[in-house]
Amino acid sequence: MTIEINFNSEEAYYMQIRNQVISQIAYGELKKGESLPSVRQLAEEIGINMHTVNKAYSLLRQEGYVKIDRRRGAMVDVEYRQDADLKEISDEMYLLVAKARCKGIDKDRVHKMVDEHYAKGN
Amino acid sequence: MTIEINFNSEEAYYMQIRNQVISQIAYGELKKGESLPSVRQLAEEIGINMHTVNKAYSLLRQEGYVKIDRRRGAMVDVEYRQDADLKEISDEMYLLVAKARCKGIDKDRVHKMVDEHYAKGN
DNA sequence: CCTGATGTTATATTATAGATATAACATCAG
DNA sequence: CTGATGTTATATCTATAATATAACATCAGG
Repeated sequence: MTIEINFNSEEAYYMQIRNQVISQIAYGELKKGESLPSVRQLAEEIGINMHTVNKAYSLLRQEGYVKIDRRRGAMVDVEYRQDADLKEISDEMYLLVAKARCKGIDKDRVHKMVDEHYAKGN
Repeated sequence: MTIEINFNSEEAYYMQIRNQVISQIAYGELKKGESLPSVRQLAEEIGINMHTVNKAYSLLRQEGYVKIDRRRGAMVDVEYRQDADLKEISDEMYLLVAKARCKGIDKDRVHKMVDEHYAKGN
């Protein structure tokens, strides 16, 4: 697994890790059942603190993307929560569509964006 | 204009204000050319500090949603930056689609979400 | 020419979150 | 027993969010 931290970004390191893991699961670079590096391993590899990686992994578990075993570490195991997941994504989409509407981006253009992202990988 | 702050939310006050203004512009509750309350007015109305409101307004200006006149205050005036706006929204959509794909939400379901949000107001 | 309301700037303080640094602990495969 | 795992606990440092005062430049309107 490859994680790259942008140290100049305003986005928190643990969020960058979390987002990249989600992206890699979605686009097939991380497969179901596959193990993530240990918190210590990944921390050293990217040159940050263990606790920061741990925070990312804990969040991923809490959000239902991985399962964590006390000694085998974290592995990809997406938990489906149809109602909660749909609501969360719809809520985020609400603001995104609001921005688009303000900026004069029409529905078809947004559909095209969605299609492009669905066309990738996997 | 009505702004409601959720004081228990983890989301910063100034971001709540910014998001609600964007939403209201998008869905027609705030019309082009319409004035926002002064920073002092709105701050007192919702019971927070002037500087917090000012931060929200400044961000909205920086992002191209309002124009600020030194003494008439802020008014809705959306600036279109086709390239930058499209890229920003597409980037956000990327992660949103990644989440959806992980959670088994298919493309049609996402399209439906978009349509629902486009169907509202205005 | 004043008055008052506007956004703006400056400084200081407090609280919280992000990140780091050590250290120790429980677990259990090998 | 050993070693690697995630976990928990402190402590420290920095940056951000929010508040609190105060002052400033601007200028419409009386």
